[in-house]
Amino acid sequence: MSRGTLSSVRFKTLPNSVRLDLETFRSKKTEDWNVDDLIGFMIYVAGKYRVPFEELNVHKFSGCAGKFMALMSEENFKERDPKYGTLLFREFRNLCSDALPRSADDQREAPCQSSSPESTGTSKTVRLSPKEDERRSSRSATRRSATRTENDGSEGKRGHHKSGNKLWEFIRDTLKNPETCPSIVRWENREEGIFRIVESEKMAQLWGLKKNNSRMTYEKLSRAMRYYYNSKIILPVSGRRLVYKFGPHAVDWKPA
DNA sequence: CGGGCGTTTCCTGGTT
DNA sequence: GAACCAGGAAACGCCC
Repeated sequence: MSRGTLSSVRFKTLPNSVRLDLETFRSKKTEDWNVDDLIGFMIYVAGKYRVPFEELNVHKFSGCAGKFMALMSEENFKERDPKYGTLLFREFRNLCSDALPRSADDQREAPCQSSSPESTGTSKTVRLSPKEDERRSSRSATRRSATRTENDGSEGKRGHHKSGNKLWEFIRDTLKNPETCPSIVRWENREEGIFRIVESEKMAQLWGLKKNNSRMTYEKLSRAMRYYYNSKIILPVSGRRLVYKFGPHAVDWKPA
């Protein structure tokens, strides 16, 4: 009923005189959302709850469209918008009811073949934030201002190592998290610290999520992992693809 | 400002 | 041919 303010408007005209369709997000799978769909969604939420659109930290989500966003937890939303993160998270999850795991063994990803998470800048996709897209030369001001939130207890399930932001720590944490453990990474031999990355690209997206970098790929993540060989924090396992093990210099991964 | 660490990005080449 | 694995190089962001 009465959808006041913004939601009654179908299009929004941006400063640069670009017209943005605010309704397309409704007809697409959330995984296929581009930046415009994301904005349309946020405008919708703002209207629904009578919140001034300007109060939503839209810019903090600009690089999260597509599958990237589908991997975000409530905490991830709150990191980007402390005030309305939870609300946005709930509304978002409502829209992807037909997918998304609420726990471990997730599902088979359906037949979507979007080649690239966001910026599948096919045709008429308008850009709201030019920055996030011109990558290369100006990876400039990727505002990473809301990244010091690792003490919100979100990870503190059991044990409370200061869990830094290092890659190997991130991997260790995903092995402890039932949201990711059997499905995206799993133990091959818990006692010896041998684990296997099951969903390589998802693992990479998750890592990118943590580092606020939507361009992360398994190729790049694995390169970073190879740098650990020397320091013996992580080591490769014979000829087993996607299988690694924690080395003598990795801590806090052992059973108990 | 400078240096170092921990990646990130790119790339060539080899393997499964 | 796709998806991985190995590393070298160079560029970056951040911290001290």
